[in-house]
Amino acid sequence: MQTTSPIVEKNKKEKTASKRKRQIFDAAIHLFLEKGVANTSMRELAVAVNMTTGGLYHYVKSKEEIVRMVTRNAIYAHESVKALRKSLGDISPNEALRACTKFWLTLEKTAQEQTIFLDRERVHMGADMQQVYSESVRSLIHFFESLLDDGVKAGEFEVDNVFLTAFNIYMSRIQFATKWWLLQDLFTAEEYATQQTNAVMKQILVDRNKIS
Amino acid sequence: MQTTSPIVEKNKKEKTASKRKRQIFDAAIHLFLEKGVANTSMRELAVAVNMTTGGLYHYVKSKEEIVRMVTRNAIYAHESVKALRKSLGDISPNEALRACTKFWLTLEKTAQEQTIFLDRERVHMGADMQQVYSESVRSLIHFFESLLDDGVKAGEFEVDNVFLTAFNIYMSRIQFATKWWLLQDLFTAEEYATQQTNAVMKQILVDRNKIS
DNA sequence: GTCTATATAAGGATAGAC
DNA sequence: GTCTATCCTTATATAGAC
Repeated sequence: MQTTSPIVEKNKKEKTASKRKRQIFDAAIHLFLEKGVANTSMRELAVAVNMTTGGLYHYVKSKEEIVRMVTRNAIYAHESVKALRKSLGDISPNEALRACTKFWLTLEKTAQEQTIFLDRERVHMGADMQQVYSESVRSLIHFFESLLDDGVKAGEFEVDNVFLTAFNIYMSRIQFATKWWLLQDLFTAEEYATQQTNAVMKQILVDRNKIS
Repeated sequence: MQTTSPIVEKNKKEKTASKRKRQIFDAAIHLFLEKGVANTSMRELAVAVNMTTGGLYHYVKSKEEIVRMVTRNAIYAHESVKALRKSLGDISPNEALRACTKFWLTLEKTAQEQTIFLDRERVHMGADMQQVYSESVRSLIHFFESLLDDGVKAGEFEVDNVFLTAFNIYMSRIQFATKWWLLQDLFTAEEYATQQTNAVMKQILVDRNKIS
């Protein structure tokens, strides 16, 4: 006769527990996006995951904790762009910038929703999270600046204002996420990314034949 | 002996009443911006104008009414750009686009705050106001499209994607307003407007010598 | 026209049964 | 681990005194 060991038991519970937490997390992002953080109640969130508030509080400490979770997670999108650059290794500044810009502009839908969340709900974050968020934004813009600098040094780019150009690349994505309601009838995410990327490259490339 | 006529009396009251309402309106914009609509209570708003909630409700019917007032007012900023174009009369497409872009990018601070409000608090508007807002945005973008078209026809501009360029002009301002916390140490509003305007013109002008 | 007091509703969070 | 019941706080909005 076989009995399940206590450790396996514990792991099992932890697995379903983290599954539940994940479920709550996903539902929270969805509701926060649709109605805003302040307009989403814990009761609603509980209903969305087929629980009652009492049950919900078994998994999360407070509403604020959820906001923190979502915020932290959203910031990973920023890091993934830098990770891509590293994985690409030794390529030309032209190709590097194009690849990273395109990647940043086509991050999948979940990440897109998180971008909106960050951008819009800054006012509902605690002071500490606002700080973390700001740093993350600055860091990503700085990353694009360095890509631009590389190209300038290599003689491939000609850029009037490096910061502003980097800022605009960063913002192209935010624009798409926050103005989705306006753009969805006109572009797919893919088309938007392609065209904005081209617009950027056209602005800075010394040799315009390299656009393709 | 002179007595004030009833009509003068009435006008006087209406004047102070509308002054009060204006005061409430200004305070509301300020608070909504800083803390978001949902996080701003009528009590707070009352305190901000040195009243109690009871007094406040003498002037406004509901919180929703205030949001509607602010929304409607914010939309005037869009109209003022079109009005400028008309007032300029018969000038070259190049000059017209430059003037309107610059104007749109430098609208004074109050209008700037209202832009943030609209962009961020869309989720707190009623369905009807969301509709009005969307229309107004589309209309302004369309206005920039027509300016671009004029230039293309006149052979002054060369534009790959007219809508996207118009959209980016529109968004340059929203960017500045919503990312003010990021940009304020780097640009004055004036500098930002100048540089973004130049970036746009550089992208589309056939004859680049016409930039400055 | 402004205040105090209060009705009424909703939200976050907890205690304790099962 | 989930539910019911409930506490406490805060919010919108109104009634009526002054």
